[in-house]
Amino acid sequence: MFDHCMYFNTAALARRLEQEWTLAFKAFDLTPPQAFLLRAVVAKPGQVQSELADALAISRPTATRALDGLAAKQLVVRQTCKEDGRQVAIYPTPRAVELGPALNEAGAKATVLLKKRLGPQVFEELVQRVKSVRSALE
Amino acid sequence: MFDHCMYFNTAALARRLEQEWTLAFKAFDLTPPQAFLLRAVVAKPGQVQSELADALAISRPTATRALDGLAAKQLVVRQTCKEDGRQVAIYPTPRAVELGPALNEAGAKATVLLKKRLGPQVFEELVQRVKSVRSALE
DNA sequence: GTTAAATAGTTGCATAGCTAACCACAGGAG
DNA sequence: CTCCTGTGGTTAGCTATGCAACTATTTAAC
Repeated sequence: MFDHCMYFNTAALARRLEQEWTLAFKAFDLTPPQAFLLRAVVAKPGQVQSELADALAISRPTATRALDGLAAKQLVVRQTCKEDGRQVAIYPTPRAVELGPALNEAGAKATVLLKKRLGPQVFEELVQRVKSVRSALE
Repeated sequence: MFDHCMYFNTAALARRLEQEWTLAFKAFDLTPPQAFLLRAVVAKPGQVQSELADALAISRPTATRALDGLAAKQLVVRQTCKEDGRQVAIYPTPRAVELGPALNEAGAKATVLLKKRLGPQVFEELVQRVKSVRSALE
């Protein structure tokens, strides 16, 4: 019915993919958004919240709440910047740092599985195009 | 950072597209999910809820609530099936039927705008691939 | 130097989505 | 007929998300 609609199809695919990645991170008791955010924090400790929001392509309020969640799980800590008292830098806790590699692997595994299911060609072509449309819409 | 990740990029694009389509349906005081659901109802009155959920690629609970919303706005009515008392058929109200063509046009307009922005080639190739990946994952 | 404008984060409010669990009806097994 | 199973819809509870509005801090203006 909405075959030709980019919004409809993309949103539906995103929901479907969320299910796959939910499985991937279930063992860590993290949802996909939480896991991705945490991976970003571990990859580059000390990023300010707005940088993280940007990196994850979410709004600042959403970042605030996602970080609340990770802080509640003792996976990140907030620290007000000395230079600019408005900004809050985010650091992973030792436990989060330990978790880091496993999280990255879990993500990589989900990707490999999906690539196998779809064929590498189809997979790469889609990702490449999604990225390019995303950047065209910035 | 998550450049190669299909989930991440697709979800981000879906969020971005939702903003575009939100504008498209704002004049009707409908969100994109509401508008798409209503379009499906108007296009084929009398569909049962599970059919609608399928058509929109959402779960049945989500369909229930979306229909609650449309019913509250007096755009659809529920009617229990005579043959099978478990099923509920959904009909558009006269106002919804009137609205139908304008909704379809608004959707078409959003598509045209986006196609212009991205170039028809890029647009079509993405949609085509998203659809094909969606169906591969069913 | 005090005030105004801008920026970072948070909070309030609303929508959409899912899974799990539940209820009600339908249909078959005996 | 009665019970058991399956199916359609709903409810409960949770997460993610955004916009608008608020707070606090910084920076620019004068």
